[in-house]
Amino acid sequence: MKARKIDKEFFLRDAEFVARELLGKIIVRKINGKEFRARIVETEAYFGSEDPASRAVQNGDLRRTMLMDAGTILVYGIHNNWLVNFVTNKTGMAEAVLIRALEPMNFEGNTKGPGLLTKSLKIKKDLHKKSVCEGDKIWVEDDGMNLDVCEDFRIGIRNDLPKKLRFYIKDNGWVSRR
DNA sequence: CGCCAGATTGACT
DNA sequence: GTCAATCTGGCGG
Repeated sequence: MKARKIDKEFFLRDAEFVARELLGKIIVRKINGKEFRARIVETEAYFGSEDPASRAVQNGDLRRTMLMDAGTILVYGIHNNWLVNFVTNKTGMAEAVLIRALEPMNFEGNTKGPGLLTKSLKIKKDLHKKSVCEGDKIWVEDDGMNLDVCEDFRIGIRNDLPKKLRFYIKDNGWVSRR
């Protein structure tokens, strides 16, 4: 199956669904004309005001970004690391999916962790509020790969919801454990 | 304004 | 095991 670019429709569903569906998809990051591809192996879903771990409970730029259109890239700086999220669901829903780990396909790099993959793919604040459905700096492809999905509680959250919102690919060595 | 916490990581005791 | 690095936003003075 030929890989095709994922459009905005894909991100228009709720965060939990998108987080699960993103597993096995491919992130493409273009730097100086070169395309770096990596398969998504671990994600987490974040909701709006009812999710105490979400940055949407705050009232600043991060919340405003989560309220933007599906497919908007949210780059969140924490503890000297940049974390990437993709905004999901309808405009104004404040939902997002965190990308936690990737498996490099055509390059060498450590992408085993949310702060590491941004470093490897040079994802920084300049991609903040850009869209993953428009532009040629970064996008997501689907090549039809279907893999076993596992679920668990989110990592590093103090006040987690009583719901398993972390998704990862079974038996994949690039998944960040703990 | 200062201080604290957090969806992290790496270096060091 | 502990600690600190950088950014954003909440809260107290």
